[in-house]
Amino acid sequence: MHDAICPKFDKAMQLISKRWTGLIIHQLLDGPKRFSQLEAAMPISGRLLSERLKELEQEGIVHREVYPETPVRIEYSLTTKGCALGPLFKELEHWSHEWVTLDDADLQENA
Amino acid sequence: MHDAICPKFDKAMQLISKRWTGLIIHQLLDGPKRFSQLEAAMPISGRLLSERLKELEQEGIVHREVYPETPVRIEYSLTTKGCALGPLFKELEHWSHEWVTLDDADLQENA
DNA sequence: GCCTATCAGTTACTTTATGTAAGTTAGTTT
DNA sequence: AAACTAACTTACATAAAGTAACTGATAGGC
Repeated sequence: MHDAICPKFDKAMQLISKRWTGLIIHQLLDGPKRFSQLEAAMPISGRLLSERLKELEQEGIVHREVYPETPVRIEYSLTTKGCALGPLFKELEHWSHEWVTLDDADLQENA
Repeated sequence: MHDAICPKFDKAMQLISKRWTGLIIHQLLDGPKRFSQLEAAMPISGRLLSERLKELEQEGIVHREVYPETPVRIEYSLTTKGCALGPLFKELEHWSHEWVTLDDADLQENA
């Protein structure tokens, strides 16, 4: 009844419409980042960042590399599949600059 | 500390990364639709469909038109701002066809 | 008048996801 | 051995989403 939708598109939508995944990928499009850098770059908690990174790793979008230095360094980067999302985020950036208007409530959040 | 992100982009991200909004807009890119058509087109409940449509109307993305026929007909369509999201969804479609692979779990959902 | 049907929702209630804060592990420095 | 660091975990509270039954306006049939 309600599944004339392409399952691949549907899965892609579920992926990016999950809270934080979009912002995490957007951050990583800028280059590899460590856990603490991602945590500092947006108001996400360690718990969810950890959860999302695992999910994205499972989906083959994010790569996790362990450098056994001291203290240990772990870098997260985008795979080819992840990088392929670049144009999508460029589009979102473009749309947001052209159409999004900020109201009082939005400005409060960044106070 | 964690808000070097453009607030407009941030708001756009919040919008499309809210559950169902993406699919609703994608449906409406196809042309105006009634409440019951949207409800039938995806596995969303009336409660959330109603909530999301109100939010999207407030954001100026969706337009609600009442036709006082009998029984009443109400059509939801995209505004110019909403239509401007077309290319973004084209990108997502493109990426999903190129990169998304379906595993057992995904196939179960459509059973 | 009364019962039934349609469309577009709404209400009440349950389950799942997210937010918050404190704790853990492994190695290092003091 | 106490304290510090990075990268997580765990436990618990709150918010969002899911489910199903119900409402209101209007019309048609009996």
